[in-house]
Amino acid sequence: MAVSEQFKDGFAQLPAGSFDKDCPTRPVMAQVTGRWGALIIAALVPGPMRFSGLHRHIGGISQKMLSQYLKSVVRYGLVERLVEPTVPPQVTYSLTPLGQSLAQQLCALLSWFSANTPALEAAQQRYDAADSPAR
Amino acid sequence: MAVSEQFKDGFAQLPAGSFDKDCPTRPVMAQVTGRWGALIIAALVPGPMRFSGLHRHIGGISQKMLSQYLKSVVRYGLVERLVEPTVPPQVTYSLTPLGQSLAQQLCALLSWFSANTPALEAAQQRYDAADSPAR
DNA sequence: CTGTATCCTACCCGATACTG
DNA sequence: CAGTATCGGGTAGGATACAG
Repeated sequence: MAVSEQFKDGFAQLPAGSFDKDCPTRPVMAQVTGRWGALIIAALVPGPMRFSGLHRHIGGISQKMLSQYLKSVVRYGLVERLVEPTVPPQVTYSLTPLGQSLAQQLCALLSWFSANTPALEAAQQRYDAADSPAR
Repeated sequence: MAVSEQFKDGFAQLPAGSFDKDCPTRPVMAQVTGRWGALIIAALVPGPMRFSGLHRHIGGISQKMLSQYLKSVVRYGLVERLVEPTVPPQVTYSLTPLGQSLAQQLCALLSWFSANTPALEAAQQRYDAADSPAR
């Protein structure tokens, strides 16, 4: 396997091919790490949810974006779309096994951001204060 | 701490505030999970690197974007910028402790994508074949 | 070598209105 | 309820040229 092996301890195998301009994961990454991708996946972790539920749960997202991102993640096999033939129609979204395994990574990332928000904000203030007061 | 507690096993504490429209981590997330953020952080994991090194290492990135993203991650305290007063000037970028801790999450994510590329591609083909042949 | 400045294009995304 | 269609603004991002 073409994976770098001389990395420091604690860092398992790293991308390697991820830096390739034509790496096929680039488009998927772009979607999942896009503005709403991670939040949608994360929102489905506790359990399946309906369209309107997601719309309510994820603050600030528009119907258009929700619909668009959902289509993507369904296409990638991360989320399953289940239509109940009732009237009015009910559509339930849930994580596939693949999606759940990704969700673990995403949750870890979101948790990291939550936990380190203070440090990040402090760094910004330090930077802005020290450097460009005039700009 | 305002963290949901009724989650399935295997999923530690999840965002909670991450779904808030005004969550302060949103802008940081947008940058770090932007198109180049993760790749830049990941590229610095093996060790410090110069501007030109990063430019060569990360396929497809332009000088403008590299410069712009670097400024962001430095501002967030994730990366340190070290200028050697030589001529021509040499600028070395390296991960701060904060950046290294983030890098672990990011590497895990990149690794996940590398490992699951086949599954993702298969899902796409299945989706495209089953659904919209005419489009 | 390490950037910055400028121009320009594409598309991300939101608001609104409409369909089934 | 669960979307799609359309319009339009803002900005991400690339190419090029230039500066320190």
